[in-house]
Amino acid sequence: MEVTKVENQRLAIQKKIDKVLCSKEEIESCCPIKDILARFGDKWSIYTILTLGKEEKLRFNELKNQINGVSQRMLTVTLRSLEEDGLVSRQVYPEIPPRVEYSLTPLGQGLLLQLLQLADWAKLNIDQILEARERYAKKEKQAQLT
Amino acid sequence: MEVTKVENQRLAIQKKIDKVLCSKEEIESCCPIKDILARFGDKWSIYTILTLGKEEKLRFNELKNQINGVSQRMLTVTLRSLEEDGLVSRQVYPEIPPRVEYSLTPLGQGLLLQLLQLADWAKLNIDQILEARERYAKKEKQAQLT
DNA sequence: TCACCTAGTAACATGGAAGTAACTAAAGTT
DNA sequence: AACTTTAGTTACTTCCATGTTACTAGGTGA
Repeated sequence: MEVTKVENQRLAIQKKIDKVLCSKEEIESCCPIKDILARFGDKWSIYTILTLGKEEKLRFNELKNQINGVSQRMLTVTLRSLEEDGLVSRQVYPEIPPRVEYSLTPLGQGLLLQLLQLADWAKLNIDQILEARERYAKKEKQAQLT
Repeated sequence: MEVTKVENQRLAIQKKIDKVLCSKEEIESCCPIKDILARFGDKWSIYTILTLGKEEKLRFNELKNQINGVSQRMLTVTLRSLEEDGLVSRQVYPEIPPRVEYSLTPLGQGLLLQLLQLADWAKLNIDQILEARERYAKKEKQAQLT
């Protein structure tokens, strides 16, 4: 009984993977998971989403000051691509000096929740990963000595 | 009552974000979420994990054939970095010709589950994102006409 | 008159990821 | 003697994300 339960779980996972893994033609173009993950492959998108998640509304320079180390250009580029995907909204007030407010859209907030779930897993398991890296480094050293 | 509920939820999220966002010194070195996400920033890691998730054990060339478009070099590089992080295990059988079997470690299987959750969200929301992109492209076009 | 403010853009430099192609070991097959 | 197989490695090139610097408009305050 227990065995079939585990086996069923395994089959369910395989089914899910099949749905996620796209056909050979789609692999470059539309695979949703790949597309979503590409959002975080870059250096600043996560920080931007997390920072906006904390504060509801932020102006350009407020964001820039809260995201440590980001340059003007990279923040602009990051915000544009997030806006393009409908994750961040951009409100321009045509005053002088100009004022622009950025905030997460509902879609962006949904993604934020997913990110936080992943972050929970990451925090729980980061130690195991760091240990694995150390073990690997040691093995490498030994292999080089031969 | 409803208002305070929503407000509490918001505070809980802010707390979580604070924990995820590292201090200024840590931002480059140890931020776990950044570290985990860096695993998928590259082109082939997800496909490798998903493919291994489907099949339990696979040899180098079996993997290469199932992951459409990957070169020998990139598969090697990807597998090494996944092995380094303890997500994939590598079993060498010293025969001739050599045989090497790759499989997910328990850690890697845990990550796979997280990935599949994210994939579910991605599938639910990919249409909204694609719509947003179209809207953005239209806006861009109009702006260029002026 | 001059510097300063915001929210950027333009031009250019750079490093690392990705890709390509050739090469390897060691034994078995023809 | 030459060819095949497996699981890579080495050397080289290409490309893109990232980063740096300078520049902009249009008004404000000294």
